[in-house]
Amino acid sequence: MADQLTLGVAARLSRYLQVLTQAKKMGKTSISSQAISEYTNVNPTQIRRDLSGFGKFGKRGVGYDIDTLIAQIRKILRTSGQHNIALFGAGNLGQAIATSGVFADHGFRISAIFDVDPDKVGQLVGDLVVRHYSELPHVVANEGIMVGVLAVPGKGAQQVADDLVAAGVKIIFNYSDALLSVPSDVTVHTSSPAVELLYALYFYLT
Amino acid sequence: MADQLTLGVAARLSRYLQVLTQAKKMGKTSISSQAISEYTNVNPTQIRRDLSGFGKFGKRGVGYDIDTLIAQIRKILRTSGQHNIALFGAGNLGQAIATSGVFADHGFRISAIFDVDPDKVGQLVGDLVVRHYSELPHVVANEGIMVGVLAVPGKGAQQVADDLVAAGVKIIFNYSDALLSVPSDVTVHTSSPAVELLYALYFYLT
DNA sequence: CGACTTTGTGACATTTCGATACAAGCTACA
DNA sequence: TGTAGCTTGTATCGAAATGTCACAAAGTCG
Repeated sequence: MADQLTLGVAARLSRYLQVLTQAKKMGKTSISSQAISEYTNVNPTQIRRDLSGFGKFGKRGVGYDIDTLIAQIRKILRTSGQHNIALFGAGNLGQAIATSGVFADHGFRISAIFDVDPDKVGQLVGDLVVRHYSELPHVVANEGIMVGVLAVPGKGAQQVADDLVAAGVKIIFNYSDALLSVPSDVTVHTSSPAVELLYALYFYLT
Repeated sequence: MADQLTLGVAARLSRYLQVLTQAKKMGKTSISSQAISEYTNVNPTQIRRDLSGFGKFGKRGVGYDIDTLIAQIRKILRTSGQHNIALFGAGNLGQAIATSGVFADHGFRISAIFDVDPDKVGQLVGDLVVRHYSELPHVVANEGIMVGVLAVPGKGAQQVADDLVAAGVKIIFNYSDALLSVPSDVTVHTSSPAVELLYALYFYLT
């Protein structure tokens, strides 16, 4: 017990969390390690071992209570509670993100949406008014923004990243196709659906 | 050499591919294992070993030619050439995907876009006309669709998945928040930005 | 030519993962 | 009540993957 939380374990826990959240949406209240395994391609024994390292969350003969397990995993990952994020770009992608609820389900609150296009500034997206990009430093400081999400064209991405770094944001989630240069204490995660798809394709071919 | 291509190696190669594609877009023509390492958090030695298992692609003192390496990795992953995909849902997310070029960069051609909303059917998204969902079986058969991309609300996702499976599609890329049930010979990849973000957050906290 | 960079590769310790096995605990149902 | 059937929690063992150090070979640059 009290195993070390390695990056590998953390990665798997995140994937369990995804399945658990989806299963909850479908009305399920408990789930077995076997069932999680089918959706994640992780060995059931491995799943149980990952979890039992931090406590006894399951009920024998039944499985895991979904609500409890979600709460426990988020506690283990130290990502409980609300996190404020700022979204850059109010185009199709930005609007899709803002209205999807996919972040809200995991404790991320979109606190602000920025754009530079005068036609978009002032418009309503979801329940937020699009702000002008120049308000970035002010908003980050006042609203405790922890994460910047970039849904902007590749050309402008580095500029936004630089400004976010200057404002003290340490986590950037990049949907653009730009390669971002940031100081080493800043974490950049680039979302790359096509690459994931290539991997899925390889996975299928195997 | 001629190492085995394990899933772990394939996953890393996919990530190298992402960085290479981005670097190419930024005008670079060659890159070192050290540089790739900085963007992927993979050990430079590991990168060189992953690559050297399949041939000698680099030049000592210089690094790897980006175009060559992209072609080689795609050959290794057996994902060279064009793959036709069908997109479901012409909402914000669907439009974002269709117009972003993110799939085109990796050899995926969006061959058709479907929706059920009469207001959207017939409209132009990118350079494709949105078709009615009922054309699915016909289009899949005639255009050699290999992958279905689901940008639909969670409620409708399972139905689309079922119809895709019935039409013979074996790879489904799921942007919805539904848990999809499919036969075991079908690969489902669910994109989950919020979960990736949670993992990035944990990564940062470490 | 000489300094410097970077690949390709070997060797080895460490960590991680997969597979198997099984007792203990829970449910369901007769 | 009692028995059959699941599922968890956990141990153990071997196989596989990974990190680290080291270094020769091959290229660039002044």
